[in-house]
Amino acid sequence: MKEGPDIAYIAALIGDPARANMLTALMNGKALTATELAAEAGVTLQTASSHLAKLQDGGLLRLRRQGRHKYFSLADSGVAAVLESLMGLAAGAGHLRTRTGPKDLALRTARVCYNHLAGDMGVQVFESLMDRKYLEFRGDELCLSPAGAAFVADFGVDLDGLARIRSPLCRECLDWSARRSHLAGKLGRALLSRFAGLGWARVDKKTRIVHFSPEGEKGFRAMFPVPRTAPID
Amino acid sequence: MKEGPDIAYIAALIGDPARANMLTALMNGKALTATELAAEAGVTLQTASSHLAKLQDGGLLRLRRQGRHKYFSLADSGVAAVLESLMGLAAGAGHLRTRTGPKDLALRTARVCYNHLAGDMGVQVFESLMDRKYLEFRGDELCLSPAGAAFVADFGVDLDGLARIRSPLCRECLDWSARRSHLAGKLGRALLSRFAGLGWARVDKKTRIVHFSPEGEKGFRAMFPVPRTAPID
DNA sequence: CAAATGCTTCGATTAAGGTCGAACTATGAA
DNA sequence: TTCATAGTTCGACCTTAATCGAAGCATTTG
Repeated sequence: MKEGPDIAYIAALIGDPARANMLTALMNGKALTATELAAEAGVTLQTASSHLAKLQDGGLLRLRRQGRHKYFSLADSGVAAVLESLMGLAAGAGHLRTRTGPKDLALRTARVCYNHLAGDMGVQVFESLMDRKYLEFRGDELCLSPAGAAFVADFGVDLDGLARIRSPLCRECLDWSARRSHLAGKLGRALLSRFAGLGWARVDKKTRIVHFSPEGEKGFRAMFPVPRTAPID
Repeated sequence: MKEGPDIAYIAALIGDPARANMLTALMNGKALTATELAAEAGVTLQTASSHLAKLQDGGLLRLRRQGRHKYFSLADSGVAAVLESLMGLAAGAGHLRTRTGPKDLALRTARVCYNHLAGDMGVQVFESLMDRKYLEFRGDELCLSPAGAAFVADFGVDLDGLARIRSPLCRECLDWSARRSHLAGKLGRALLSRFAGLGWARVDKKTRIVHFSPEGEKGFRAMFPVPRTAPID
């Protein structure tokens, strides 16, 4: 019999409530210190220290030292993808930790997932781009078409700059609130930062909610219209 | 303070080595019995039973009862997606375990399941009858249509005799080699016995293999042609 | 009917690991 | 230097749950 596969090891790491809280807190893409993460998880500092060491050993966290601080962040977007899909499963099975509230609605509408836009508006970006054939699948890979490249360049995204970073340009990420995909990868990140740069939206780092201004919402609707016919799920 | 889905609960379910083994064994889409899953996980049957109950409570597994067997399969593609992304994270060694079902090709082709025909040829009977609307679902129940009754009567099955026995005439039975359904119930039993009566096939009681004669195979293909388009699973 | 098979429940044991108090190290500031 | 802050290590407690033997159901077979 094979030894316990690594999948159990990783899942067990996420499976502790305190660690799961820490990881969820890091889903906004920002790095947090050990003390901050201890507060997020609701445990003492020494307990948090032990958890963080385990998460780092498991390769789920990346560490940056700055003076006497230790800043932790998710190791990569793959970790974020796992967390996001886990949220989808848990939400679908009805395992919500708290009742739904107004904050929940805002989270469902627009939130930060790692470093890109998620929620209904994130899904809308993805589907709008897919509908116009700006994004397309080539085999398993999600690609930006020439027309799509022109579109995002015109929108103000520096594609040449992105090309220098060696990680996937476009990636699909499963949304836990809507059960559709939204756009992740370098392009997803660039689009969110462009929304911020245009003054369309600002990110509440605490709650992960993305607040759109009235003008921002208007511009967003113009640039990313919903497809006429809703795609079959 | 905490909002969002309870990912720790789901992750902890996957985080136990025995359960992770079971889930990975189900990744090929086939349904397995509790006993088979116990062997996959390397635990005793009673331990497996406890694990399976937990996985089912967590909404990760779907159950189909089949006589005294319980066939478990992944609840939906979302579960598979989580498992796959977890495997991606556990980057190291690509543990791709391909556990096959029946060891013998003959068993996979045609065998006795209780008292009716199973294996590829059993599936073929079922799908051929469904395709011609000889069998149809009314709600959850599988029924023989009037045209179907005429067909099987013409084939030499004594339907009046079957009507006297008080058990379902048609039943769906999950095939353990193909993941499709084949025909069980009184009609399934009657068809197999008709095959034997016609000299088309004989049953090896020891191995459960059903051996078709060349003429039998020819007649079988004529009576139960494969549907032109394979049904989507 | 009795025997066999597939699975569940009960109970006791045992191992793992999450938790925090207290003491310790390391960095930075006055 | 001394003090303060950030984080780690140690040790002890304690909850959780994984495990299997044995007995109990449920279904099918003969």
